[in-house]
Amino acid sequence: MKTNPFQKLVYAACRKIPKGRVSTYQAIARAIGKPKSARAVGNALNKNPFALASIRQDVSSSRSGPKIPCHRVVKSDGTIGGFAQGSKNKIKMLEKEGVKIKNGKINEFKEIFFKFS
DNA sequence: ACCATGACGCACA
DNA sequence: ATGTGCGCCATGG
Repeated sequence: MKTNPFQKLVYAACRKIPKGRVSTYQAIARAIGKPKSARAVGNALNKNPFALASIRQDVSSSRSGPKIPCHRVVKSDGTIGGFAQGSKNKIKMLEKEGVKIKNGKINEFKEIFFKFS
């Protein structure tokens, strides 16, 4: 699938989220200059779950390992949100990175929240 | 161009 | 705190 400009922006933003931290769909929406498109952002991520092969085409020139940590993107209220591979798996991956989750909510959400300034 | 969908967000009750 | 409704926006048919 050809990555359209919108997706490129979304993925670019995603890549900046450090391990062990999280961000939100809305934050990304703002970061790419479309504050109201939070929903569309999720849509974009869903389309290319890990987008390994597809994205590779676009970033192959700059990155050797084009990982898009889309599992670090959660809802604004600190809940997990959806995930193409199952939100269950999403939680697992996050915990694996050190993110604590309690009853579907991120612990210390404000603290580990990554802002795109 | 119109309609339906969906990894969202916010206001309200 | 919990559930419902409605608005938003990028896709795809």
